[in-house]
Amino acid sequence: MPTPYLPSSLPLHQTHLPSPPPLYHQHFSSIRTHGVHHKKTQQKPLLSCSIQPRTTQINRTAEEVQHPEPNVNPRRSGRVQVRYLVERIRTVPKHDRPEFLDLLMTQRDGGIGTDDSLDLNNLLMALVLADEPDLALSSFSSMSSKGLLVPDSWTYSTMIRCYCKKGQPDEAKRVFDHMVENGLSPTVATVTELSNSYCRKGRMKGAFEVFDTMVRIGISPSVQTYNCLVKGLCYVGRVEEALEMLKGMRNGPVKPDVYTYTAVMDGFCKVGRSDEARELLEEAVGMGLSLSVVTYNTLFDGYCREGRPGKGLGMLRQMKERNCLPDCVSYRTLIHGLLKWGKARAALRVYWEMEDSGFEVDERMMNVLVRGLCRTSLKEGNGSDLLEDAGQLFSKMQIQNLAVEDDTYGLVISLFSVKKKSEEALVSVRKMMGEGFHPRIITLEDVVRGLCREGKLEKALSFLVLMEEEGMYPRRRVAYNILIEEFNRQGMAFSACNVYGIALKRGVIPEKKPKFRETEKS
DNA sequence: TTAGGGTTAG
Repeated sequence: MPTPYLPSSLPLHQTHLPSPPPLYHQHFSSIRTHGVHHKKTQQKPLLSCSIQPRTTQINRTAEEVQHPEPNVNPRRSGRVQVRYLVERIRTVPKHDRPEFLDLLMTQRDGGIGTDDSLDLNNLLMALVLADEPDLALSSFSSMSSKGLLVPDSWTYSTMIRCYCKKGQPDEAKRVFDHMVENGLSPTVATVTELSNSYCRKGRMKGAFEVFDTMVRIGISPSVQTYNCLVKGLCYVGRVEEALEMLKGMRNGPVKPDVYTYTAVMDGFCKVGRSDEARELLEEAVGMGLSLSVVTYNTLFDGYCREGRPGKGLGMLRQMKERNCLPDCVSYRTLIHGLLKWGKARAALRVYWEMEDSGFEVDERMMNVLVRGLCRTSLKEGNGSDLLEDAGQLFSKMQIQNLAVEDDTYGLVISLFSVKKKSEEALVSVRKMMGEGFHPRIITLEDVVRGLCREGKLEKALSFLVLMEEEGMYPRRRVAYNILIEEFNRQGMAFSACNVYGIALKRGVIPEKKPKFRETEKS
Protein backbone atom coordinates (compact mmCIF):
# COMPACT_ATOMS: atom_id res chain seq x y z
CA MET A 1 0.00 0.00 0.00
CA PRO A 2 1.36 3.41 -0.86
CA THR A 3 2.00 5.60 2.12
CA PRO A 4 -0.16 8.67 2.08
CA TYR A 5 2.60 10.95 3.18
CA LEU A 6 4.37 10.71 -0.13
CA PRO A 7 1.80 10.97 -2.86
CA SER A 8 3.20 10.33 -6.30
CA SER A 9 2.29 13.80 -7.41
CA LEU A 10 4.25 15.42 -4.64
CA PRO A 11 6.87 17.74 -6.10
CA LEU A 12 9.59 16.07 -4.11
CA HIS A 13 12.44 17.76 -5.89
CA GLN A 14 11.30 20.96 -4.34
CA THR A 15 11.75 19.64 -0.89
CA HIS A 16 15.32 18.60 -1.44
CA LEU A 17 16.45 21.69 0.19
CA PRO A 18 18.65 22.80 2.76
CA SER A 19 17.47 26.23 1.68
CA PRO A 20 14.51 26.62 -0.61
CA PRO A 21 14.50 28.84 -3.66
CA PRO A 22 13.64 32.37 -2.55
CA LEU A 23 10.48 32.74 -4.57
CA TYR A 24 9.23 29.45 -3.37
CA HIS A 25 10.06 30.26 0.16
CA GLN A 26 7.98 33.38 -0.01
CA HIS A 27 4.94 31.32 -0.71
CA PHE A 28 6.02 28.72 1.65
CA SER A 29 5.55 30.58 4.84
CA SER A 30 2.28 32.14 4.02
CA ILE A 31 0.11 30.60 1.42
CA ARG A 32 1.41 27.33 0.09
CA THR A 33 -0.70 27.57 -3.00
CA HIS A 34 1.11 25.88 -5.77
CA GLY A 35 0.24 24.17 -8.93
CA VAL A 36 -2.22 25.26 -11.51
CA HIS A 37 -5.64 26.34 -10.44
CA HIS A 38 -8.68 27.54 -12.26
CA LYS A 39 -8.09 30.54 -14.43
CA LYS A 40 -10.41 32.57 -12.28
CA THR A 41 -8.35 32.10 -9.19
CA GLN A 42 -4.98 32.40 -10.72
CA GLN A 43 -4.71 36.08 -10.04
CA LYS A 44 -5.57 35.53 -6.49
CA PRO A 45 -4.03 32.42 -5.01
CA LEU A 46 -6.76 30.11 -4.02
CA LEU A 47 -6.28 30.10 -0.34
CA SER A 48 -4.62 33.32 0.39
CA CYS A 49 -6.84 35.98 -1.07
CA SER A 50 -8.38 38.58 1.06
CA ILE A 51 -12.11 38.78 0.93
CA GLN A 52 -14.98 41.12 1.27
CA PRO A 53 -16.32 41.85 4.71
CA ARG A 54 -18.31 39.04 6.15
CA THR A 55 -21.63 40.87 5.88
CA THR A 56 -21.54 40.77 2.12
CA GLN A 57 -20.94 37.09 2.03
CA ILE A 58 -24.08 35.42 0.88
CA ASN A 59 -23.20 31.80 0.69
CA ARG A 60 -22.88 30.99 4.31
CA THR A 61 -23.20 27.34 5.03
CA ALA A 62 -25.78 25.86 7.31
CA GLU A 63 -22.99 24.89 9.64
CA GLU A 64 -21.83 28.46 9.92
CA VAL A 65 -25.29 29.59 10.78
CA GLN A 66 -25.71 26.90 13.38
CA HIS A 67 -22.35 27.42 14.96
CA PRO A 68 -21.57 31.03 15.57
CA GLU A 69 -17.98 32.09 15.11
CA PRO A 70 -15.82 31.52 18.14
CA ASN A 71 -14.84 34.79 19.63
CA VAL A 72 -11.33 34.76 18.30
CA ASN A 73 -9.83 37.21 15.96
CA PRO A 74 -7.61 35.23 13.67
CA ARG A 75 -4.49 37.05 12.78
CA ARG A 76 -1.67 35.83 10.69
CA SER A 77 0.13 34.57 13.75
CA GLY A 78 0.21 30.81 13.52
CA ARG A 79 -0.70 30.13 17.08
CA VAL A 80 -3.85 32.19 16.93
CA GLN A 81 -4.90 30.68 13.64
CA VAL A 82 -4.32 27.15 14.90
CA ARG A 83 -6.33 27.81 18.03
CA TYR A 84 -9.08 29.35 15.96
CA LEU A 85 -9.17 26.41 13.59
CA VAL A 86 -9.24 23.90 16.41
CA GLU A 87 -12.26 25.61 17.86
CA ARG A 88 -14.02 25.65 14.53
CA ILE A 89 -13.30 22.00 13.87
CA ARG A 90 -14.59 21.08 17.28
CA THR A 91 -17.92 22.79 16.66
CA VAL A 92 -18.54 20.52 13.69
CA PRO A 93 -19.89 17.03 14.39
CA LYS A 94 -17.29 14.37 13.73
CA HIS A 95 -18.93 12.84 10.68
CA ASP A 96 -19.35 16.22 9.01
CA ARG A 97 -15.72 17.15 9.38
CA PRO A 98 -14.38 15.86 6.04
CA GLU A 99 -17.00 17.85 4.22
CA PHE A 100 -16.30 20.84 6.40
CA LEU A 101 -12.63 20.65 5.46
CA ASP A 102 -13.43 20.58 1.77
CA LEU A 103 -15.49 23.66 2.33
CA LEU A 104 -12.72 25.37 4.23
CA MET A 105 -10.28 24.73 1.45
CA THR A 106 -12.48 25.66 -1.43
CA GLN A 107 -13.92 28.83 0.02
CA ARG A 108 -12.12 31.78 -1.39
CA ASP A 109 -11.04 33.05 1.96
CA GLY A 110 -9.99 29.67 3.07
CA GLY A 111 -13.13 29.56 5.11
CA ILE A 112 -11.75 31.60 7.93
CA GLY A 113 -13.59 34.75 7.11
CA THR A 114 -10.75 37.19 7.52
CA ASP A 115 -8.09 38.87 5.51
CA ASP A 116 -5.69 36.17 6.47
CA SER A 117 -4.79 33.33 4.26
CA LEU A 118 -5.39 29.86 5.48
CA ASP A 119 -2.08 28.32 6.30
CA LEU A 120 -2.43 24.66 5.49
CA ASN A 121 0.21 23.70 8.00
CA ASN A 122 -1.91 25.37 10.63
CA LEU A 123 -4.91 23.47 9.41
CA LEU A 124 -3.09 20.16 9.67
CA MET A 125 -1.86 21.00 13.13
CA ALA A 126 -5.35 22.05 14.15
CA LEU A 127 -6.65 18.68 13.00
CA VAL A 128 -4.10 16.91 15.14
CA LEU A 129 -5.05 19.00 18.13
CA ALA A 130 -8.71 18.31 17.48
CA ASP A 131 -7.84 14.64 17.68
CA GLU A 132 -8.30 13.95 13.99
CA PRO A 133 -5.00 12.43 12.89
CA ASP A 134 -6.64 10.41 10.12
CA LEU A 135 -8.30 13.44 8.70
CA ALA A 136 -5.03 15.34 8.91
CA LEU A 137 -3.26 12.61 6.96
CA SER A 138 -5.90 12.33 4.28
CA SER A 139 -6.07 16.11 3.96
CA PHE A 140 -2.33 16.18 3.60
CA SER A 141 -2.49 13.64 0.79
CA SER A 142 -5.13 15.49 -1.10
CA MET A 143 -3.47 18.85 -0.57
CA SER A 144 -0.20 17.47 -1.86
CA SER A 145 -1.67 15.72 -4.83
CA LYS A 146 -3.52 18.85 -5.81
CA GLY A 147 -0.29 20.73 -5.52
CA LEU A 148 -1.67 23.00 -2.84
CA LEU A 149 0.97 22.21 -0.31
CA VAL A 150 4.63 21.48 -0.45
CA PRO A 151 5.62 20.07 2.86
CA ASP A 152 8.20 21.73 5.02
CA SER A 153 9.76 20.78 8.29
CA TRP A 154 6.67 21.66 10.22
CA THR A 155 4.40 19.70 7.90
CA TYR A 156 6.52 16.60 8.31
CA SER A 157 6.64 17.04 12.05
CA THR A 158 2.87 17.22 12.07
CA MET A 159 2.71 14.02 10.04
CA ILE A 160 5.02 12.34 12.53
CA ARG A 161 2.69 13.38 15.30
CA CYS A 162 -0.27 11.99 13.41
CA TYR A 163 1.29 8.58 13.00
CA CYS A 164 2.49 8.53 16.59
CA LYS A 165 -0.97 9.41 17.75
CA LYS A 166 -2.34 6.57 15.67
CA GLY A 167 0.18 4.19 17.20
CA GLN A 168 2.04 3.65 13.92
CA PRO A 169 5.68 4.26 14.72
CA ASP A 170 6.98 2.68 11.52
CA GLU A 171 5.00 5.10 9.39
CA ALA A 172 6.19 7.96 11.55
CA LYS A 173 9.75 6.71 11.25
CA ARG A 174 9.51 6.75 7.47
CA VAL A 175 8.57 10.41 7.56
CA PHE A 176 11.41 11.03 9.98
CA ASP A 177 13.92 9.26 7.70
CA HIS A 178 12.65 11.24 4.77
CA MET A 179 13.24 14.44 6.69
CA VAL A 180 16.74 13.42 7.64
CA GLU A 181 17.58 12.41 4.07
CA ASN A 182 16.46 15.82 2.90
CA GLY A 183 18.40 17.72 5.50
CA LEU A 184 15.35 18.81 7.40
CA SER A 185 15.87 18.74 11.10
CA PRO A 186 12.98 17.92 13.39
CA THR A 187 13.04 19.28 16.90
CA VAL A 188 13.96 17.19 19.87
CA ALA A 189 10.29 17.06 20.89
CA THR A 190 9.28 15.49 17.61
CA VAL A 191 11.99 12.87 17.73
CA THR A 192 11.17 12.12 21.34
CA GLU A 193 7.58 11.56 20.42
CA LEU A 194 8.65 9.18 17.70
CA SER A 195 10.96 7.27 19.98
CA ASN A 196 8.23 7.14 22.60
CA SER A 197 5.81 5.78 20.07
CA TYR A 198 8.08 2.73 19.77
CA CYS A 199 8.48 2.55 23.54
CA ARG A 200 4.74 2.47 24.08
CA LYS A 201 4.59 -0.62 21.92
CA GLY A 202 7.49 -2.18 23.77
CA ARG A 203 9.60 -2.00 20.61
CA MET A 204 12.78 -0.86 22.25
CA LYS A 205 14.99 -1.67 19.29
CA GLY A 206 13.09 0.86 17.20
CA ALA A 207 13.19 3.38 20.02
CA PHE A 208 16.95 3.11 20.38
CA GLU A 209 17.45 3.30 16.62
CA VAL A 210 15.65 6.61 16.59
CA PHE A 211 17.71 7.71 19.56
CA ASP A 212 20.95 6.84 17.77
CA THR A 213 19.86 8.66 14.64
CA MET A 214 19.01 11.78 16.56
CA VAL A 215 22.40 11.81 18.23
CA ARG A 216 24.08 11.18 14.87
CA ILE A 217 22.39 14.15 13.22
CA GLY A 218 23.24 16.38 16.13
CA ILE A 219 19.99 16.67 18.04
CA SER A 220 20.70 16.56 21.77
CA PRO A 221 18.36 14.27 23.66
CA SER A 222 16.40 15.97 26.39
CA VAL A 223 15.49 14.58 29.77
CA GLN A 224 12.11 13.68 28.28
CA THR A 225 13.84 11.61 25.61
CA TYR A 226 15.66 9.62 28.26
CA ASN A 227 12.56 9.29 30.38
CA CYS A 228 10.63 7.74 27.52
CA LEU A 229 13.37 5.17 27.06
CA VAL A 230 13.52 4.47 30.77
CA LYS A 231 9.81 3.91 30.88
CA GLY A 232 9.93 1.76 27.77
CA LEU A 233 12.63 -0.44 29.28
CA CYS A 234 10.53 -0.89 32.42
CA TYR A 235 7.49 -1.64 30.34
CA VAL A 236 9.23 -4.62 28.75
CA GLY A 237 10.60 -5.75 32.10
CA ARG A 238 14.18 -4.59 31.56
CA VAL A 239 14.26 -2.76 34.87
CA GLU A 240 17.95 -3.32 35.48
CA GLU A 241 18.77 -1.55 32.24
CA ALA A 242 16.41 1.23 33.19
CA LEU A 243 18.29 1.59 36.45
CA GLU A 244 21.59 1.62 34.58
CA MET A 245 20.29 4.36 32.36
CA LEU A 246 19.27 6.38 35.40
CA LYS A 247 22.74 5.93 36.88
CA GLY A 248 24.28 6.94 33.59
CA MET A 249 22.21 10.08 33.59
CA ARG A 250 23.47 11.03 37.02
CA ASN A 251 26.98 11.28 35.58
CA GLY A 252 25.97 12.65 32.22
CA PRO A 253 24.98 16.06 30.91
CA VAL A 254 21.24 15.44 31.18
CA LYS A 255 20.43 14.91 34.84
CA PRO A 256 17.57 12.66 35.90
CA ASP A 257 14.51 14.41 37.24
CA VAL A 258 11.55 13.34 39.28
CA TYR A 259 9.96 11.75 36.22
CA THR A 260 13.01 9.59 35.66
CA TYR A 261 12.98 8.39 39.22
CA THR A 262 9.26 7.77 39.19
CA ALA A 263 9.50 5.75 36.00
CA VAL A 264 12.25 3.50 37.37
CA MET A 265 10.46 3.19 40.69
CA ASP A 266 7.33 2.15 38.89
CA GLY A 267 9.32 -0.45 37.03
CA PHE A 268 10.63 -1.90 40.27
CA CYS A 269 7.23 -1.80 41.94
CA LYS A 270 5.64 -3.66 39.06
CA VAL A 271 8.05 -6.56 39.52
CA GLY A 272 7.60 -6.78 43.26
CA ARG A 273 10.67 -4.83 44.30
CA SER A 274 9.00 -1.99 46.13
CA ASP A 275 11.68 -1.74 48.78
CA GLU A 276 14.25 -0.93 46.14
CA ALA A 277 11.85 1.61 44.70
CA ARG A 278 11.66 3.14 48.13
CA GLU A 279 15.45 3.42 48.22
CA LEU A 280 15.33 5.27 44.92
CA LEU A 281 12.80 7.64 46.39
CA GLU A 282 15.19 8.51 49.19
CA GLU A 283 17.98 8.90 46.69
CA ALA A 284 15.89 11.36 44.70
CA VAL A 285 15.25 13.35 47.86
CA GLY A 286 18.96 13.29 48.56
CA MET A 287 19.57 14.75 45.13
CA GLY A 288 17.38 17.67 46.05
CA LEU A 289 14.53 16.71 43.76
CA SER A 290 11.12 17.60 45.06
CA LEU A 291 8.94 14.55 44.85
CA SER A 292 5.57 14.66 43.27
CA VAL A 293 2.44 13.00 44.50
CA VAL A 294 2.78 10.60 41.58
CA THR A 295 6.09 9.34 42.95
CA TYR A 296 4.42 8.42 46.20
CA ASN A 297 1.39 6.98 44.48
CA THR A 298 3.64 4.69 42.50
CA LEU A 299 5.07 3.37 45.72
CA PHE A 300 1.63 2.98 47.30
CA ASP A 301 0.61 0.85 44.38
CA GLY A 302 3.76 -1.21 44.68
CA TYR A 303 3.27 -1.93 48.35
CA CYS A 304 -0.40 -2.71 47.85
CA ARG A 305 0.38 -5.14 45.04
CA GLU A 306 2.89 -6.87 47.25
CA GLY A 307 0.36 -7.32 50.00
CA ARG A 308 1.96 -4.74 52.26
CA PRO A 309 -0.60 -1.93 52.24
CA GLY A 310 0.43 -1.01 55.77
CA LYS A 311 3.81 0.12 54.43
CA GLY A 312 1.94 2.39 52.09
CA LEU A 313 -0.01 3.80 54.98
CA GLY A 314 3.27 4.72 56.66
CA MET A 315 4.38 6.49 53.51
CA LEU A 316 1.14 8.45 53.46
CA ARG A 317 2.18 9.98 56.76
CA GLN A 318 5.68 10.59 55.50
CA MET A 319 4.58 12.34 52.36
CA LYS A 320 2.49 14.79 54.35
CA GLU A 321 5.45 15.49 56.62
CA ARG A 322 7.40 16.29 53.48
CA ASN A 323 4.70 18.71 52.40
CA CYS A 324 3.48 16.60 49.54
CA LEU A 325 -0.29 16.42 49.60
CA PRO A 326 -2.03 13.15 48.76
CA ASP A 327 -4.54 13.25 45.94
CA CYS A 328 -7.46 11.12 44.82
CA VAL A 329 -5.19 8.48 43.38
CA SER A 330 -3.23 8.19 46.64
CA TYR A 331 -6.38 7.55 48.62
CA ARG A 332 -7.97 5.28 46.08
CA THR A 333 -4.88 3.17 45.70
CA LEU A 334 -4.54 2.74 49.44
CA ILE A 335 -8.21 2.06 50.07
CA HIS A 336 -8.29 -0.57 47.35
CA GLY A 337 -5.07 -2.11 48.57
CA LEU A 338 -6.15 -2.22 52.19
CA LEU A 339 -9.47 -3.78 51.29
CA LYS A 340 -7.84 -6.31 49.03
CA TRP A 341 -5.75 -7.53 51.91
CA GLY A 342 -8.60 -7.58 54.38
CA LYS A 343 -7.75 -4.39 56.26
CA ALA A 344 -11.25 -2.95 56.17
CA ARG A 345 -10.88 -0.82 59.29
CA ALA A 346 -7.74 0.86 58.02
CA ALA A 347 -9.45 1.36 54.66
CA LEU A 348 -12.35 3.02 56.42
CA ARG A 349 -10.02 5.40 58.23
CA VAL A 350 -8.34 6.34 54.96
CA TYR A 351 -11.77 6.88 53.46
CA TRP A 352 -12.65 9.29 56.27
CA GLU A 353 -9.43 11.13 55.75
CA MET A 354 -10.06 11.30 52.04
CA GLU A 355 -13.47 12.76 52.64
CA ASP A 356 -12.19 15.24 55.20
CA SER A 357 -9.64 16.42 52.68
CA GLY A 358 -12.50 17.33 50.38
CA PHE A 359 -12.16 14.60 47.79
CA GLU A 360 -15.14 13.14 46.13
CA VAL A 361 -15.48 9.43 46.58
CA ASP A 362 -16.93 7.90 43.49
CA GLU A 363 -19.58 5.26 43.05
CA ARG A 364 -17.21 2.44 42.41
CA MET A 365 -15.04 3.22 45.40
CA MET A 366 -18.09 3.36 47.67
CA ASN A 367 -19.29 0.00 46.41
CA VAL A 368 -15.91 -1.57 46.95
CA LEU A 369 -15.66 -0.07 50.41
CA VAL A 370 -19.12 -1.17 51.52
CA ARG A 371 -18.47 -4.67 50.23
CA GLY A 372 -15.15 -4.81 52.03
CA LEU A 373 -16.73 -3.73 55.29
CA CYS A 374 -19.52 -6.27 54.90
CA ARG A 375 -17.15 -9.13 54.13
CA THR A 376 -14.96 -8.37 57.09
CA SER A 377 -17.91 -7.97 59.38
CA LEU A 378 -19.44 -11.27 58.22
CA LYS A 379 -16.11 -12.98 58.73
CA GLU A 380 -15.63 -11.52 62.19
CA GLY A 381 -19.02 -12.80 63.29
CA ASN A 382 -21.09 -11.53 66.14
CA GLY A 383 -18.45 -9.43 67.81
CA SER A 384 -17.89 -7.25 64.78
CA ASP A 385 -18.71 -3.59 65.08
CA LEU A 386 -18.46 -2.90 61.38
CA LEU A 387 -22.15 -3.30 60.65
CA GLU A 388 -22.83 0.22 61.73
CA ASP A 389 -20.14 1.66 59.49
CA ALA A 390 -21.22 -0.43 56.55
CA GLY A 391 -24.84 0.56 57.11
CA GLN A 392 -23.94 4.22 57.35
CA LEU A 393 -21.99 4.16 54.10
CA PHE A 394 -24.75 2.21 52.45
CA SER A 395 -27.40 4.76 53.38
CA LYS A 396 -25.06 7.54 52.37
CA MET A 397 -24.83 6.02 48.92
CA GLN A 398 -28.58 6.05 48.65
CA ILE A 399 -28.86 9.62 49.86
CA GLN A 400 -26.24 10.69 47.35
CA ASN A 401 -27.98 8.70 44.66
CA LEU A 402 -24.92 6.61 43.94
CA ALA A 403 -25.62 3.41 42.07
CA VAL A 404 -25.38 0.35 44.29
CA GLU A 405 -23.98 -2.66 42.45
CA ASP A 406 -25.79 -5.98 42.80
CA ASP A 407 -22.99 -7.68 44.71
CA THR A 408 -22.98 -4.79 47.15
CA TYR A 409 -26.70 -5.21 47.70
CA GLY A 410 -26.20 -8.92 48.23
CA LEU A 411 -23.55 -8.49 50.89
CA VAL A 412 -25.40 -5.72 52.70
CA ILE A 413 -28.57 -7.81 52.76
CA SER A 414 -26.69 -10.81 54.10
CA LEU A 415 -25.06 -8.67 56.74
CA PHE A 416 -28.39 -7.16 57.81
CA SER A 417 -29.87 -10.64 58.02
CA VAL A 418 -27.03 -12.07 60.03
CA LYS A 419 -27.03 -9.09 62.38
CA LYS A 420 -30.72 -9.39 63.17
CA LYS A 421 -31.79 -6.45 61.08
CA SER A 422 -34.23 -8.36 58.95
CA GLU A 423 -36.52 -5.44 58.33
CA GLU A 424 -33.63 -3.51 56.77
CA ALA A 425 -32.73 -6.59 54.80
CA LEU A 426 -36.25 -6.84 53.40
CA VAL A 427 -36.28 -3.17 52.43
CA SER A 428 -33.02 -3.63 50.57
CA VAL A 429 -34.22 -6.73 48.79
CA ARG A 430 -37.23 -4.82 47.57
CA LYS A 431 -35.05 -1.93 46.48
CA MET A 432 -32.62 -4.20 44.75
CA MET A 433 -35.35 -5.94 42.82
CA GLY A 434 -36.94 -2.61 42.02
CA GLU A 435 -33.70 -1.73 40.29
CA GLY A 436 -33.93 -4.85 38.19
CA PHE A 437 -31.36 -6.95 40.01
CA HIS A 438 -31.96 -10.58 40.87
CA PRO A 439 -30.76 -11.48 44.35
CA ARG A 440 -28.65 -14.61 44.52
CA ILE A 441 -30.12 -17.66 46.15
CA ILE A 442 -27.64 -17.47 48.97
CA THR A 443 -28.82 -13.93 49.71
CA LEU A 444 -32.44 -15.00 49.82
CA GLU A 445 -31.59 -17.89 52.10
CA ASP A 446 -29.77 -15.54 54.42
CA VAL A 447 -32.91 -13.40 54.57
CA VAL A 448 -35.14 -16.36 55.33
CA ARG A 449 -32.72 -17.60 57.95
CA GLY A 450 -32.50 -14.13 59.46
CA LEU A 451 -36.26 -13.75 59.71
CA CYS A 452 -36.50 -17.18 61.33
CA ARG A 453 -33.81 -16.33 63.82
CA GLU A 454 -35.73 -13.25 64.82
CA GLY A 455 -38.82 -15.39 65.27
CA LYS A 456 -40.59 -13.78 62.33
CA LEU A 457 -41.65 -17.09 60.94
CA GLU A 458 -44.80 -15.94 59.25
CA LYS A 459 -42.86 -13.21 57.54
CA ALA A 460 -40.25 -15.70 56.44
CA LEU A 461 -42.90 -17.88 54.95
CA SER A 462 -44.61 -15.12 53.07
CA PHE A 463 -41.23 -13.86 51.87
CA LEU A 464 -40.52 -17.30 50.54
CA VAL A 465 -43.82 -17.48 48.76
CA LEU A 466 -43.36 -14.03 47.33
CA MET A 467 -39.92 -14.86 46.01
CA GLU A 468 -41.30 -17.99 44.47
CA GLU A 469 -44.01 -16.03 42.74
CA GLU A 470 -41.38 -13.64 41.46
CA GLY A 471 -39.61 -16.59 39.93
CA MET A 472 -36.56 -15.98 42.08
CA TYR A 473 -36.29 -19.33 43.71
CA PRO A 474 -34.89 -22.30 41.90
CA ARG A 475 -33.57 -23.98 45.05
CA ARG A 476 -36.79 -23.82 46.98
CA ARG A 477 -36.22 -26.98 48.89
CA VAL A 478 -33.34 -25.49 50.82
CA ALA A 479 -35.40 -22.54 51.94
CA TYR A 480 -38.30 -24.72 53.03
CA ASN A 481 -35.84 -26.87 54.92
CA ILE A 482 -34.56 -23.81 56.72
CA LEU A 483 -38.06 -22.86 57.74
CA ILE A 484 -39.08 -26.31 58.88
CA GLU A 485 -35.92 -26.69 60.86
CA GLU A 486 -36.41 -23.36 62.53
CA PHE A 487 -40.03 -24.11 63.44
CA ASN A 488 -38.88 -27.45 64.80
CA ARG A 489 -36.18 -25.79 66.85
CA GLN A 490 -38.69 -23.44 68.37
CA GLY A 491 -41.02 -26.33 69.11
CA MET A 492 -43.66 -25.07 66.68
CA ALA A 493 -44.42 -28.36 65.05
CA PHE A 494 -47.77 -27.33 63.69
CA SER A 495 -46.23 -24.40 61.90
CA ALA A 496 -43.57 -26.75 60.56
CA CYS A 497 -46.38 -28.95 59.30
CA ASN A 498 -47.97 -25.97 57.71
CA VAL A 499 -44.76 -25.16 55.84
CA TYR A 500 -44.37 -28.77 54.83
CA GLY A 501 -47.89 -28.73 53.41
CA ILE A 502 -47.28 -25.53 51.50
CA ALA A 503 -44.09 -26.99 50.07
CA LEU A 504 -45.89 -30.08 48.90
CA LYS A 505 -48.62 -28.01 47.37
CA ARG A 506 -45.97 -26.19 45.42
CA GLY A 507 -44.39 -29.35 44.20
CA VAL A 508 -41.42 -29.43 46.58
CA ILE A 509 -40.70 -32.31 48.90
CA PRO A 510 -38.58 -30.97 51.78
CA GLU A 511 -35.95 -33.21 53.28
CA LYS A 512 -36.72 -31.95 56.74
CA LYS A 513 -39.83 -33.26 58.43
CA PRO A 514 -41.88 -31.54 61.11
CA LYS A 515 -40.82 -32.79 64.54
CA PHE A 516 -43.39 -33.36 67.21
CA ARG A 517 -42.25 -33.55 70.78
CA GLU A 518 -43.42 -36.40 72.90
CA THR A 519 -46.00 -34.30 74.71
CA GLU A 520 -47.48 -33.04 71.48
CA LYS A 521 -47.76 -36.51 70.04
CA SER A 522 -49.71 -37.96 72.89
C1' DT B 1 7.05 32.15 13.81
C1' DT B 2 3.51 28.73 14.57
C1' DA B 3 2.63 22.93 18.13
C1' DG B 4 4.34 19.42 20.30
C1' DG B 5 7.49 15.23 24.02
C1' DG B 6 8.06 12.39 29.92
C1' DT B 7 5.26 9.86 35.87
C1' DT B 8 0.55 6.95 39.25
C1' DA B 9 -4.90 3.13 40.17
C1' DG B 10 -8.96 -0.20 39.41
